[in-house]
Amino acid sequence: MSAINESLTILMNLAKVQSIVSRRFDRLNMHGIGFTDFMILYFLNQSAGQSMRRIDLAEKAGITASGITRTLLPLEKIGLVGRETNGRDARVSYVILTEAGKQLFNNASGTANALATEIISAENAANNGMLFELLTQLGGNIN
Amino acid sequence: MSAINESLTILMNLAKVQSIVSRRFDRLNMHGIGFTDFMILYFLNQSAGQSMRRIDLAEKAGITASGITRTLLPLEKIGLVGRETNGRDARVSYVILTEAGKQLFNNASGTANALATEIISAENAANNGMLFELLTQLGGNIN
DNA sequence: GTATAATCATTGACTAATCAAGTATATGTC
DNA sequence: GACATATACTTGATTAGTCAATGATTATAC
Repeated sequence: MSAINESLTILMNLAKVQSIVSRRFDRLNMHGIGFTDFMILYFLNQSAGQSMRRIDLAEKAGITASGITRTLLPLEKIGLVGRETNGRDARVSYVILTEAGKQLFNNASGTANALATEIISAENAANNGMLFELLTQLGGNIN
Repeated sequence: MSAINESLTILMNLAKVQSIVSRRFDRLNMHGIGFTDFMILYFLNQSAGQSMRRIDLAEKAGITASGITRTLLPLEKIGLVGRETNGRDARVSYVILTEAGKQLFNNASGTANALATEIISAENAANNGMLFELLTQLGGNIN
């Protein structure tokens, strides 16, 4: 009884680490946006035409369809992202990265990189490569 | 510009994976409790005397002091944990695992183990060991 | 021993998400 | 071409936490 296997221990550690990390990021109050917001700007910036379907953004960030609606609302309000419809499919609405959003992302990424490096010490670069691989395996490639 | 380093990529992947994993666990509606609740019962069960200070529980789970207050409230209400004061230090209040809490934990751990194993395929046990090590390094030992 | 600082826990106000249900549109089947 | 099913997105109600402030107690410094 109460025999917790290694997989479950890993997932509990994952939960703990993520909780600590996201709190540290949100505490930065990185240019007024949170970590999830930052990820969204990142995905948009990476994408062709700086534009993605809302559902694809949600999938990439690991949140739900309703989650993306709720998350984008304030970003739209402050003008970091815009909205565009699809002529072929009226169900779809694209999210586009505005110039302001792009600029904020470029500024914020410096701060974010620095904190990430502080958290994941660069000492053990080999291990980091492995960690990256494993998380990618679990979550699908994020790039 | 927009040069995201490996550390930050790792943290974004971490966020995504954790989001997906916790949603899967919560969706189980594991005997009426969520994943954080499960972790708390686990820590209590592990501890000497099935009893811990609230602040230590919070630290171990990676949440804040107010978070533990809020999380424990419903668990107390349904009788999975109880409360005890410390004669020597009136600031402290201990959380104790009740018999009901112990029983529920024992039942839930089967379900949780199974899902964890499903998520983290046992195929690559060596990698899992590494992942465990790395997360432990990042979050402090969870055992 | 008194003042100051630190620790433990809680509360009010808030945010970031969830799910379940609903709306609108598109696609496949017959 | 009508009907059933699937997809994209939004909304209402709810939950799980956060932070900042506060209360209560204990420890430290002088």
